[in-house]
Amino acid sequence: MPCMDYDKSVYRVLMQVPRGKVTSYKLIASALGNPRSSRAVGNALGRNPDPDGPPCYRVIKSDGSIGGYAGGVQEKIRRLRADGINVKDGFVLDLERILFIPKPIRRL
DNA sequence: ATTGGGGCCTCCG
DNA sequence: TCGGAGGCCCCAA
Repeated sequence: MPCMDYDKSVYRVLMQVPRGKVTSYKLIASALGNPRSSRAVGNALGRNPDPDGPPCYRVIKSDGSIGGYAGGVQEKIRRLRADGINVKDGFVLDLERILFIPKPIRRL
């Protein structure tokens, strides 16, 4: 069995993000101690076993575009809008206003 | 908006 | 144990 400690750390950080806000892959990576591991964060989210668990849809790219989603980008956008977030042409609007910066967390 | 180069974590041979 | 490939990325041109 693979070691999923990294994944779990990612999910733990993700749980900090409240409804109506979003964060980025890079910010999560930073909260885990390495700003350069944003891509690995994406991988971890993609492995999320439960779509209704950790709110992966609240994680977007640092330029404000939507990014990927295991359930399909449309579904990601649908969930974001359900949280009251405005999405236009593949970008989240008012990013400065709704961007959440997660608190640094020690990984296991 | 595109593109190329780079770095991080995992899986697989 | 080592090496290569690839992914929900990032950033500078």
